[in-house]
Amino acid sequence: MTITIKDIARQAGVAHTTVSRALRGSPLVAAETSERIRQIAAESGYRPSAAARSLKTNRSQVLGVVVSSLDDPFFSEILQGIESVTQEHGYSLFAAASQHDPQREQKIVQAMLEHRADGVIICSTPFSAEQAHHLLEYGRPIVVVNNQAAEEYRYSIYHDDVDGSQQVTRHLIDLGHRRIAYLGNASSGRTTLDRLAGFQQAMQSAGLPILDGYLYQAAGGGPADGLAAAHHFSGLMQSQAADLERHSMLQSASLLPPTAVVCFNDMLAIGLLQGLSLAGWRVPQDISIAGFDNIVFSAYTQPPLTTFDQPKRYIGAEAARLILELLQTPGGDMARWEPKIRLLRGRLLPRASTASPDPTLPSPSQEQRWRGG
Amino acid sequence: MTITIKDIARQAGVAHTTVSRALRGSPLVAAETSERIRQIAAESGYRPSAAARSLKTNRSQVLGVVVSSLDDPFFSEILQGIESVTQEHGYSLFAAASQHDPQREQKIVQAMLEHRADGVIICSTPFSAEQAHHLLEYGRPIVVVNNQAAEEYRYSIYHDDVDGSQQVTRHLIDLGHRRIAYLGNASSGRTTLDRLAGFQQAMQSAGLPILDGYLYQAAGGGPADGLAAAHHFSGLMQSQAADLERHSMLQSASLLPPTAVVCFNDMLAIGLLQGLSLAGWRVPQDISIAGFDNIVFSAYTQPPLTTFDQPKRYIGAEAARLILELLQTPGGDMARWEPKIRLLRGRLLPRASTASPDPTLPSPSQEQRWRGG
DNA sequence: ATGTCTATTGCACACGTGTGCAAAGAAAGG
DNA sequence: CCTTTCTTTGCACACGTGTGCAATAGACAT
Repeated sequence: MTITIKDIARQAGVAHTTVSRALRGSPLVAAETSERIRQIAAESGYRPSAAARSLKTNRSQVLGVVVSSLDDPFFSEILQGIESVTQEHGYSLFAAASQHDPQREQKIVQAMLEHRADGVIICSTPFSAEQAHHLLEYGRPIVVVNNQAAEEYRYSIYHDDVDGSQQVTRHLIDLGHRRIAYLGNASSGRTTLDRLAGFQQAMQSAGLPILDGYLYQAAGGGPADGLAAAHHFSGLMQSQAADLERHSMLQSASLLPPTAVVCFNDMLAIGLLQGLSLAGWRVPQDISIAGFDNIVFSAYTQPPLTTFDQPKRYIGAEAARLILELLQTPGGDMARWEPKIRLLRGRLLPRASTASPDPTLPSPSQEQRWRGG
Repeated sequence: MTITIKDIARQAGVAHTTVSRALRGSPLVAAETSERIRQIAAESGYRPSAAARSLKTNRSQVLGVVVSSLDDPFFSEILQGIESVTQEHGYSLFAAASQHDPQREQKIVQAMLEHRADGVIICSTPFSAEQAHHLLEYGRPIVVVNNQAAEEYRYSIYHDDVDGSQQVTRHLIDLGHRRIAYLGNASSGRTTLDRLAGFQQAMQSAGLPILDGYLYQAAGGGPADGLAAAHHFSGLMQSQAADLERHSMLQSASLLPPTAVVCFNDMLAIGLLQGLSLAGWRVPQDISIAGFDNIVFSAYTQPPLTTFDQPKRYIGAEAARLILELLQTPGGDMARWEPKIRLLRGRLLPRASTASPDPTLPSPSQEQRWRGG
């Protein structure tokens, strides 16, 4: 049925071992013989069995990628970056989505171990340490991308989210905003913390307080979550606007609506933008909104979204290159390889969703009267 | 190093073949023995070698998926649908992006053949018949999703794009539109043709002409292509508006701007929406825009996009189920299996980007004076 | 001619798993 | 007690490939 090197050997009148050598390009076989064998192999449509080779060489030429969801526009772009590099180097890609489900995670790791993937790239933000341990125990190198616990892994590529989040926040501050809120995503592990930290640090170093209710954590990181969060901010703005009106007669302003919102990512920002627009708020006139990641669609909202351009494809490509490099190093004890952590930085991408706050709104000089968060 | 059934056999005091049987759940082994073996296997963290098993059984438990791009929001959702089903059934997924590049396609097919993927799902719209032939020749069943030449393949899942496109067009006609343009995507094979055909049929059966310049094919199917196409339609509208003004004094209107545009997909529509908005046109007051696919972000544009909801995840899941079903059937001659083509239908999703045309625009009674396309 | 070296090839075995067949033991039936 | 049948286990071999080692033959020097 399927033809093997033995078939070719028979046809060429040599031993199958000579065929094996010829096709692998070994110098141990005469040029003439080699040529003849290659000829026959090509004509017969011979396809070497990866299984047999893998069994013998302990190399599967397969890399695993774990991602939380395959249809996440952020991860899928990273995935594409990984794929383009691995394909170029003759490795195949094993893609699996954990869906934030420990049981699926477990099955994925099991499958990758059984297939003896040469290495695994983990993009899934929350990934159980236990499963990772299983992989390492089996000698499979792991490269982690933007993970919650980059320090726990020896090899990782990650984006400096703290810096990025700071830049975004500072951008708003530079525009003149003083009352800036933050819309987070509770379920993204390390990234959750880093971006929030960046926001808080930028606010603090500018001497700005984070007011009550200005920190809101959505349950997920999709546009629907952003839309839902709009209710929170919208309510906040309305009640505070009402408060403001009431109190303005008393020359006091203990509650004020935010003039800008920094979002955990673009998808949340897009949902929020939609929600606030529906509620009648104008962006950026009434409120500025900034996202993070620069997913493709962030450029096509109305108004286009100010965001932080994370080099997603490049991050994926770097992760792939790193793991390929690890596979080059002459085996030995994996634990003795030196750790390698690569920190990448993106750039701020100011677009039309952020602008200076309306000067007719309460002036910054009143700041000290607001309640701190 | 890595532990095998022989190690377990030694520890259990049996032959490795008994271990093999026990772990595979063969009834040929005593319950007690079986239990003991499973115990040891679990404790020792034994992972069966997929390579060895594949070699022996001719089953790799691997399915291949070819897609044109992994970060396409449409395909990645289908991919997620596929993955969720295959994972549930213990199959692993080999994902690869062809990028419309024949050479990559060739490498992908090569890799999948070498890994002896049990079956392949092709979502990449343009896929070389030659490569497909290689797969079939090797006995690998192929299931095709929304492909250009569904009839050429024995197994396919596809969406009734003709019907969908008709529905979208009719929706606009029902709203009162008479001058409707079409923004296509030249590079999507079968889908390109079907959606255009649906548009044309709906127009024809309503007795409406397709005017000169109203059919525009973009080079690709991304938002950037839609944005670029906006120049075309915007120019069309301006020049025609100018023409209209000139001619209105003569009570004639040989050239009129479209009041609606049907787009090949949501991404083009989103780009077009952006472009026309930038050019100062209001949607849907000045012009209605409809997309196709119902990608996540189509709900978050301003205004939200009227589109056709294609059940992407379901399509992917069905494709996976179909190929798994094929793998169940007792081998034999693949050519004798009966073909199976599954046609799915989505539903129209009217949103705010389409509305009745402005009644102050030229009335439908003037239709017969327009130049036909 | 003999010995040495090199180039080329084949043999034997291994990788980890699964299966047909025989063997051994136990149970059942006479 | 013997024969038959069933249950349980082991042996031998196969899947397709790669590699250490020996074998052969030719080239070259002595």
